[in-house]
Amino acid sequence: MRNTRQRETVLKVVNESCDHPTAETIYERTRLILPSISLGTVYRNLKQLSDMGAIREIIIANGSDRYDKTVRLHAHFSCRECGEVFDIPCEFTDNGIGATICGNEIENVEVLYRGICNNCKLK
Amino acid sequence: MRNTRQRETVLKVVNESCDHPTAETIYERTRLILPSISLGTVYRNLKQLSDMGAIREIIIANGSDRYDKTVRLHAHFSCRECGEVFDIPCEFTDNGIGATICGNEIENVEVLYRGICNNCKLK
DNA sequence: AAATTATTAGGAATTATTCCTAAAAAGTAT
DNA sequence: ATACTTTTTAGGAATAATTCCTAATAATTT
Repeated sequence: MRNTRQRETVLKVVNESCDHPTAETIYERTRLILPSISLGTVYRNLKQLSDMGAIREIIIANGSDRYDKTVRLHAHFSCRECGEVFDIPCEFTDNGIGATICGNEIENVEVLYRGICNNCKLK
Repeated sequence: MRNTRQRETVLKVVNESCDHPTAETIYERTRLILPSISLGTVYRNLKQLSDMGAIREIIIANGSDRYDKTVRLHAHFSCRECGEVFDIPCEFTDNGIGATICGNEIENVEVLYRGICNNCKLK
């Protein structure tokens, strides 16, 4: 894994994002710093950074994957109205990694709540 | 929602599946009974049946969505080696529907374990 | 049975993502 | 630093899963 400007910038962008941006959004934000970066490079680096545990990939469906600077396991809430994704504190995921469930070896736990977020409910 | 042969057959196929088939697999199984059904119809009916709560859609990513006859909330385990999806009993999801978390109204909870399944570990 | 409305088959379109290739950049050895 | 090797990149093509479109058909209501 080499230390390219592109990879550093993608990581920086994710680390400085306070939301859960999609690859496309990360691409836009990265282009502000590195205008010639390509979308393919963003995808490739997001995958590499996820694989090495530097960032976290969140799979939501009904749209694109999201990325999260917070690697520590925690739950997410996805609003079916606005599509926004929020962090949710969750003790459930804190243990279990490395353990076995029904004979299967756990490497990761994803907890996703779906529903209507507070903002959309008030509207 | 009308009572078509296609919708009934898709539902029957899901209900008689003991695995977690993809839309494509459900399409193949349904064609054994209704050879002229189209893939689009299978997708449309799977979505309608999920929306009305007759079946459950499981979002895994790295591939296609899966469908599950078991509507009651439970966790799933997805093997990164063989791609297989297994049911996992889980008390975590049993309550919470209708409740509010950080102001957001929960309609659904998905718990997905990822890792290596027992079969693949032994190989 | 006729009229109305929903659903279908089939294929085109869309979306998100991955793959491909020659050129450029990064790291290593001289 | 310079030459060499390997990795990464930009840009665009390809792929995969799913949704959308339309005229024809089937289901339901009158």
